[in-house]
Amino acid sequence: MDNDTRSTTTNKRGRPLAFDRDTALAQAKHLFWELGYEATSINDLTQAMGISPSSLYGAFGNKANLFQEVLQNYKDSNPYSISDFFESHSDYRSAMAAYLQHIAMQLTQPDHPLGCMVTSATINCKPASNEIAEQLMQQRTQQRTILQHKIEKAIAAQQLPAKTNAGQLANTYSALIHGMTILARDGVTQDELLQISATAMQLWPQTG
Amino acid sequence: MDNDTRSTTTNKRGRPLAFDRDTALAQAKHLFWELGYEATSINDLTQAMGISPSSLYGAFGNKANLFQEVLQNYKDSNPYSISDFFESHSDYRSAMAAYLQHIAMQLTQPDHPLGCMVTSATINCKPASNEIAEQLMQQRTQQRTILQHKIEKAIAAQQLPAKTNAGQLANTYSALIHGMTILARDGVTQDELLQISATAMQLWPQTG
DNA sequence: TTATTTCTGTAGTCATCACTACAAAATCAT
DNA sequence: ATGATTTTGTAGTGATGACTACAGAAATAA
Repeated sequence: MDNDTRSTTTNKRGRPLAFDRDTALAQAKHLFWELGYEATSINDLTQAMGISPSSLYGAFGNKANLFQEVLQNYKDSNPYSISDFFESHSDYRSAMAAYLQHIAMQLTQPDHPLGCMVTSATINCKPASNEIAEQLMQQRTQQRTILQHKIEKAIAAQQLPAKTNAGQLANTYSALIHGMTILARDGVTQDELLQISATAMQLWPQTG
Repeated sequence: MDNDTRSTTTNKRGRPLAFDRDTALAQAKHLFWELGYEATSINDLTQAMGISPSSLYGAFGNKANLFQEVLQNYKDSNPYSISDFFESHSDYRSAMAAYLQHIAMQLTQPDHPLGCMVTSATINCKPASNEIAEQLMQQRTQQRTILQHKIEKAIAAQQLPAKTNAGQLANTYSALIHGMTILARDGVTQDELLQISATAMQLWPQTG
């Protein structure tokens, strides 16, 4: 077997890193989240991370690669996914309500930038960054598909009318969720977003 | 009275413009709409408009000013506003439905970029462009307020229950509309957006 | 100690950014 | 014609973009 993988914590050869990698990554995430991928410059990043360009490139490769790590960290650090809610609630309706509530909370947490980074980080970018923009687009599409699957399961469990159009309903909730990111960034408060989440449950079809 | 205003069409002194100003503006609008404010470079613009930098600056001042003209043109060239729908429909419910339908159509018209420029042009930008970003934010806030006023009028006309929370409902529809811009840019089709518009009418409270 | 490995700081690379100086060209007024 | 006015093309400006070369510093391994 190849022994090429770098040990994550106990590599002792050579000069040690003069900064905490996770802390630096968190600071990079904060910037990318707030300004987006292209509007965040290497200079901004080195300032915020408190390291020099050579350290940044030594530790993270390049800007695109740093963003990949930030994105992974972003997804990992979000404690709840759609599936978590649909697994921890007995009925699908309350799972959806809890999920929407959770999103309203998350989009307006005071300890990080407003809105969802996956939704907002690559809205405006040049063709040169198309790869990253498409990656985030696929993330959004995937989330939409997952939501659709949950709705399909709710139909199968007879918790939604058989005639319910799962794709249509998933698209509508997805639009609402993406729009909440815009509103959060525009300064709409957490309470108001929670109201939107509550209102959105009017979209959930009645059974019988 | 000062005679300082430039005559729009019949100014004959000096060398005439070698390009059609409106056509050039339309091409600039296309680019800003597609890429956003900062991701669109002067070089991109001169290429698309078919003019040299000196011509661009001579005719439009600077990038920020060109965007102002593009924004004004964008607003003017949209044939229907919220108010148009609420004035041309006898009942508020069908006005709202028609408005949402119109938006789904507009966001996916094949003759211009996808989505709404006001929503998407300044999502990612550096602090240096804060003025323009805030201007677009105010546009969005204003649209939200207008929608709220229409809903309040619907309540006053007893076409919505008296207990209806106008702000909450306007926020919910606004989120949905902004989210539709994201979905449109992600490749969701016009038919699917129209389905979302139809589904969204489930949010309109029943009277009585 | 000496060699090896890895990181850091400085100072640079070249490309692109918004923008401009300037002279020639094209029109009108006289 | 001549001059006044405005636009045009060319060729720049300085600032900033992502990124790197390289020498020295800091650790381990022998």
